[in-house]
Amino acid sequence: MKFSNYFLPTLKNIPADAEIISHQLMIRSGMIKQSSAGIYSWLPLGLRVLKKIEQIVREEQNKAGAIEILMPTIQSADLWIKSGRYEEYGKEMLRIKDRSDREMLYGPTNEELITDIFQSYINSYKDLPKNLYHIQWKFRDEVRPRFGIMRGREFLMKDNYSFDLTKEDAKISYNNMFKAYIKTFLRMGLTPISLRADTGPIGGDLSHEFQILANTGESTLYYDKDLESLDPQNLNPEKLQSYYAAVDDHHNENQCPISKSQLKISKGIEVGHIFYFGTKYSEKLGGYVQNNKGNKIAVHMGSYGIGVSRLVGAIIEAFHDDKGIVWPTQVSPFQVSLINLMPENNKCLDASNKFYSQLINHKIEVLYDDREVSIGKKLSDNDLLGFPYQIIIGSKNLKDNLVEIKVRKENFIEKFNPEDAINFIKTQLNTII
RNA sequence: CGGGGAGUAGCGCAGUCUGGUAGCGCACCUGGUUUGGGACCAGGGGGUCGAAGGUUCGAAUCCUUUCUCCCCGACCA
Repeated sequence: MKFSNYFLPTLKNIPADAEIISHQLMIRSGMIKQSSAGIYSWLPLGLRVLKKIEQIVREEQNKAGAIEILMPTIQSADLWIKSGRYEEYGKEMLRIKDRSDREMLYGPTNEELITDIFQSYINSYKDLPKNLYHIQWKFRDEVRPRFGIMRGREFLMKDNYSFDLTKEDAKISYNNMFKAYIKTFLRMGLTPISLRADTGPIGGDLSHEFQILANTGESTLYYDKDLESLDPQNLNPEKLQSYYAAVDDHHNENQCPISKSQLKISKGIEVGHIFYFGTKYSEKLGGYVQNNKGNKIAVHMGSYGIGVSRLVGAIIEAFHDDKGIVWPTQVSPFQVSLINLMPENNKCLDASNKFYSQLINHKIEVLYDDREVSIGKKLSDNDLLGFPYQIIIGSKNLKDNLVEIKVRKENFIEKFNPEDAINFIKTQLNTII
């Protein structure tokens, strides 16, 4: 993509409405535009990140055996009245009436709908287990939306629902998802910390929340430092759940089971939550199957959420510096910035154009900054955008047949001849999972 | 929902107290000069001052009502 053809409005001034760093950077890098409180439009660059995160989540769900569906955003109130949550959910639920005066709502979550789908088609224990998910926009009319995209009223969430015959089976599904979650966050370059959680309004008796480490996070976490170096190839959910991890409210220095040298303290942001809630919804909404003796049994359910849009902000909170965003390669909107410092210089132009087609041929995602703006503007914009690699082309180095590569994360700059530059980038990108 | 703050050009702000032709920086347009870290010079365009009502010869400024947004707290993916 050529910058001059793209729609990427970068901003020098920090918008007054944005308080936290990820919100500021998302606006300054032209990722989002606020539409009203807690509701945002996604501009091209932001959308690319959102889609990448969504895709990683999807792939890991599929690998774990979950099956993708898509349920509507607007739901009828009927099922919610049945489950008792039409009252219970309160003002956070956005209620709408259609033209026939039927009560509708913009779904804040989907337990009711999924159970209804389940009960329509699944009647036998032979069809279990099942695990269905979708990635869909939700709306919760928060009292106070804040932190930009991280706590919007409208947000994109992956949520899935498992159905099992017994509690024991449900536990297997639960642990399966637990593992998938850890893998998902690791793939995004994040450090996930799982904590046993209060079950809250969803209800149930087993629940974990997943936080990712970020210096600017809201919660303070106390955890076993082994959790910082997990091997994605070799994850044991039971073992992971046995590690010590607690938010500050629950942490007690005197009762902490691990040694001080093993204990780490850091800030975190919640990005996922999983629940086992037994037969709460299946009983109310008819989620029954027959077992091998012909008895009707309410299925054991779990639900599992990942805040996809929140992750965009959370990742920026985890990865930025004073110049801008520092994207992990896996979710970066583009992999490479190709920066032509002097577009009016024919040699630079030729070299840049050549790089551009080579990168495209190698299927490397490149944003080619071909704009006629000052050098400083160009370099600082690209630092702000924060793609992992920058290929910088200028006349001085080109005289010696050299270009610069800047690794954004390390702020490391090295000169290469053009062939080696491409190879270097290729090698670097191939080492990413 | 309790407490606090803010709405003036695309963005950031001054002007409001003390009423008298709406300003600055960035961005944008034109021309020129520059060219390895947010360039310089000259010229230019862009505003029903959030909205409605009122006071006044005259309102961004005073009064009333209202809408919106942000921050702190209680609550959450």
